[in-house]
Amino acid sequence: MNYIVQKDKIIIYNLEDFNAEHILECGQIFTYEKISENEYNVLSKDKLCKVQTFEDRVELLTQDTAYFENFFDLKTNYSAIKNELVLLHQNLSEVIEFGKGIRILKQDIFETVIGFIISANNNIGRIRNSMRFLRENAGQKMGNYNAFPTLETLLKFDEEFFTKAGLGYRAKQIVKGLKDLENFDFEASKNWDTQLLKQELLKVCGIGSKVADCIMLFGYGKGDVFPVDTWIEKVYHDFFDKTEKNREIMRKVLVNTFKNLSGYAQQYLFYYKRSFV
DNA sequence: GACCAGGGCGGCC
DNA sequence: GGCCGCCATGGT
Repeated sequence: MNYIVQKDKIIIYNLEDFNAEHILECGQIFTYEKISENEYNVLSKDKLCKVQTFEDRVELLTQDTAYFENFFDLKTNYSAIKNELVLLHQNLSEVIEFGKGIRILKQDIFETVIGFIISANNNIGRIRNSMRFLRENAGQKMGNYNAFPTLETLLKFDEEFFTKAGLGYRAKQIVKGLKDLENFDFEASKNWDTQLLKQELLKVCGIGSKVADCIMLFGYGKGDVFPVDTWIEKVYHDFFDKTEKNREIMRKVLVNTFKNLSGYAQQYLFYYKRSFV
């Protein structure tokens, strides 16, 4: 990756592997705002990063360059990943070309947990609205924006608050889920392998197989997971088996096909399918 | 007015 | 263990 880090700015010159629209609108993150055609605000925890796209470069403007250098996964070679993926399945070439600027973000784990609990049987627009509501009504003020609330803060709110946030029937779930998270060792979990991590995540109310896979991919950076949602189900019917209806079976076949690059393959496929219908 | 959205839970067998 | 109906809400 060709980029330089300055005091409060990162400048990226390799636009083949970095496209702000691909990265932010591919469904992995719910906490960003589009400011104009070439500008996004990306929010993570208590931090803000402006993403400005120019003809020959992208500039990341932030007070915490180290945090967002990791957040945007700038040290990973996505050209190499894409070259490997096209060898694993014949349809990946066209799919990757469409979303070639995607990168898998390394998001805050707690924020990812909350976002994907809300995501169940929901759509991305409504998820973003709910996450914005939580930030603006429970998060600490940081000047001209709010931080995402901590677990300790969200534990103080009741079901009615989450209903107002637009969670619908998930309001009851998340109140229980937050209590479950009190017993979840976030620090230690970073060292767990995929199998143990999933087993522990599944103990939290609101987290099932697919949501756990998303948390492991977008929060923990696990490559050997393949979240299967309604869009991936459509892809599976197009590219693998038209009649399969069991998502767990799809997940196993897909992980077996893409191995430790499963998460990347999933994201290119998701973005492609959701864009074209 | 049915169908869909980055599914999960609880009850039933 | 697997299967199935139900679950709020807003947009087509």
